[in-house]
Amino acid sequence: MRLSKFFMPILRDDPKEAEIVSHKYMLRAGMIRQESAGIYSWLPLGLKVLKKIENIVHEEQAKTGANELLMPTIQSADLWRQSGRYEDYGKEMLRITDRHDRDMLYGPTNEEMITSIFKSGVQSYKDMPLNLYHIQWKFRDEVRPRFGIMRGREFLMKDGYSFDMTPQEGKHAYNKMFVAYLRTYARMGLKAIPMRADTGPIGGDSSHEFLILADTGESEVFFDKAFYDMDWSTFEIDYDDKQAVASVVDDFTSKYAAAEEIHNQEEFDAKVPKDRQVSGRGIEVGHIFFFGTKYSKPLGALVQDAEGNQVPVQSGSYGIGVSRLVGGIIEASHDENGIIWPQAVAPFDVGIINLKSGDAATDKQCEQLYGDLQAAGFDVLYDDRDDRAGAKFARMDLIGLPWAITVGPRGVKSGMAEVKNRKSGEKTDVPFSDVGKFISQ
RNA sequence: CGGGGCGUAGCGCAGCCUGGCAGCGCAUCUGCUUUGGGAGCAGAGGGUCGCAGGUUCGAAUCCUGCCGCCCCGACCA
Repeated sequence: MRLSKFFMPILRDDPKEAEIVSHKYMLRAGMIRQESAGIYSWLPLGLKVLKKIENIVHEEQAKTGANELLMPTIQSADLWRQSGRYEDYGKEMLRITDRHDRDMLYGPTNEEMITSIFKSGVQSYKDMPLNLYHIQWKFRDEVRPRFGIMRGREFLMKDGYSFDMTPQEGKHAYNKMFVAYLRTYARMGLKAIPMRADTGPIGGDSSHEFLILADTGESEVFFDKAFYDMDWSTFEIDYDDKQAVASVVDDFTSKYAAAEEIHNQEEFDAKVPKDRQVSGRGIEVGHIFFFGTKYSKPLGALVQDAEGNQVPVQSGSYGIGVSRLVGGIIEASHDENGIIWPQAVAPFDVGIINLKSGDAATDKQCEQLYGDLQAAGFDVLYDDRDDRAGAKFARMDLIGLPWAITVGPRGVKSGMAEVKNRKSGEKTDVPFSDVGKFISQ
């Protein structure tokens, strides 16, 4: 993409409403635009990141055998009246009336609908187990939306639901998601620590929240330093191997980690030596629950087992805050000059800075490099605008692409591009023909 | 929901108290000079001063009502 043709409205000053770094940088880099309290438009740069995150979620879900579907944002109130939650949900639910005076709502979650879909499609144990998920916009009419997309009213969420015949199988489904979530976050360059969570009003047997550490996190967290030394990204796993999956879960859950609501200092002291106790602030980017039959019984989600009995299914639900992750990643990875995108979620792989647009030799060299890198499979943002060097460097740092390649008359003469690693800040002179190879390493 | 604050050009703000041509910086456009970390000079464009009503010869400014937004707290994925 040529910057001259890319809609990326950069702001030089911090918008006054932005308090935390991710909100500031997202507005300044032209990733989002606020439309209303807690409601945002996603501009091209922001949307590219959002899509990258979605893709990683899809890929990791696919490995577990989960099925993607797509449910509507608007739901009928009838469905919610049946579960009794229409009244219970309160003012957080946005209620709408259609032209026929029917009560509708903008879905804050999809348990009712997915259960209805499940019931209409599955009657036998032969169709089990099943995991259905989608990535869809949700609306919860928060009392006080804030921090940009971190606590918006409209937000993009992956929500998945598992259905199994026995508690053991249900627990395995839960464990699979536990591991899949670890892998999903790890691919985004995040260490999302699974913390035992309060099941709260939802109830159920088992629940974990995944929190990434950042000073601006909304909750205080306490955990064992040992998490820092764990293997977060490399484990390959056979999801059908119940033992292997369970042992990864055990490995993580055996170490102390809790958010403040559930934190118990006595237990913390008993399980973790003082010098390994760590506390900090965290951002919740995922939450998983295993319910057993808590919902399937009242909702009548029954299937026939091999003996012909109607039995309630074992269910669980699994959520990832997809849009929140965009902000969460920025909170976890930035410096005073801007965002530092982890490779896997960067809006572009690499940026080319033409230091002297209009200079025939420099333009030609940039065009050549731009074409070569694209041919090599890189998604390239080519800054071909006629701005001063300083402005271009500042802009490239702000949007935080992993690599920035500077091409100027000096380099054209010597045959070298200056390749800068955004994260380390390290600059290396590389012959133009070797740039692709260099940044692949 | 309680408390505090703010709505004036794309962004950041001044002007309001004490009514009298709607301004400044950045950004944008044109020209010239520049060009390896947010250039200089000269010029230009861009506004229902959040909305509605009132007071007044005259309202961004005073009064009333409404709307929107932000921050702190409580609450919450």
